[in-house]
Amino acid sequence: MAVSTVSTNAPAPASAPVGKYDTGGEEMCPYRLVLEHVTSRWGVLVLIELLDRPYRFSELRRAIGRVSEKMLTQTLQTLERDGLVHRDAKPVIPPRVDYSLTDLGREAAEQVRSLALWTRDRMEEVQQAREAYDAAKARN
Amino acid sequence: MAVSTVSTNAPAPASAPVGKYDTGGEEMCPYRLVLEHVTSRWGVLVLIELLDRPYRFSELRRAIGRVSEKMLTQTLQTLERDGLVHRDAKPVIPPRVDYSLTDLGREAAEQVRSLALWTRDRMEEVQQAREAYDAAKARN
DNA sequence: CAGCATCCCCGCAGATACTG
DNA sequence: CAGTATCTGCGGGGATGCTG
Repeated sequence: MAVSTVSTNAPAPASAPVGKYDTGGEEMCPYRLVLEHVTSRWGVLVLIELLDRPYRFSELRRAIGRVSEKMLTQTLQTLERDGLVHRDAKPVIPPRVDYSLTDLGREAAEQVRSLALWTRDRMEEVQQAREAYDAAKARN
Repeated sequence: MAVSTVSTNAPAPASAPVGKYDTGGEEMCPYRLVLEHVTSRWGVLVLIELLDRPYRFSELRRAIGRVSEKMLTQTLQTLERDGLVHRDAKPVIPPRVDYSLTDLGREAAEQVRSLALWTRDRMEEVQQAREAYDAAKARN
């Protein structure tokens, strides 16, 4: 499938300090970056949650559980920048910001969700495989 | 979709020092762990490559590129333990070990690949979204 | 409430060296 | 060749504090 890591020898990381959430600063094929955003620890969960409905920031935080505010912010920003998540900040006090999926994001989210569901459904088999593996190991 | 992180308050991490590649030592719903294995940086690439055909260790290393030997080993072990990858060590000298997908692994790999392909196909839109985002940012 | 800035720690992951 | 074992760094990510 050709997922080479090297790809173009980009002349410069001259662009904006994309800095945050860049999982692997070296050069690699650009789509791999997006893939990593989508499959990232919190990215996965955010996408899945947003598939149900729009969420406010802290709603999302509670829904996912165990995300630091910082990571959630970072994740949302990355996904927003990639055009997967839409951020709607109402100019009211106290601030209210709603996050939702774009059309693009919905496509990604659906795939991610189906992978998550698959995983959940196959847990039993995985569990058995693990026991077999561990047993075989222990036998040494 | 209920992807709560807390899940069961497992009485003990008493089990084997699963240690390696455990992404998040605290308690969380077990299937999330498998999902993280599958969507992990190298897990994704390994699964995709193996979808084509079985690979030997260093073949795989070259095919993926930029994986340290150590991470590849860890990834393969994790996936093997989860029953997604089959390890076939021929008792010859020099050693020869072939890695391939199990049926379970193939199911996972296909989903991962389709996600990867989707990402690749949507790069253009993502790129545009990014430019729009960055432009809007800069305007402040 | 949303989110930025800072500080800081732990563990992922790379590099290196050694073994069967 | 296919791993293990050990050391180390550096950055992911949590905690805390402050602003609009």
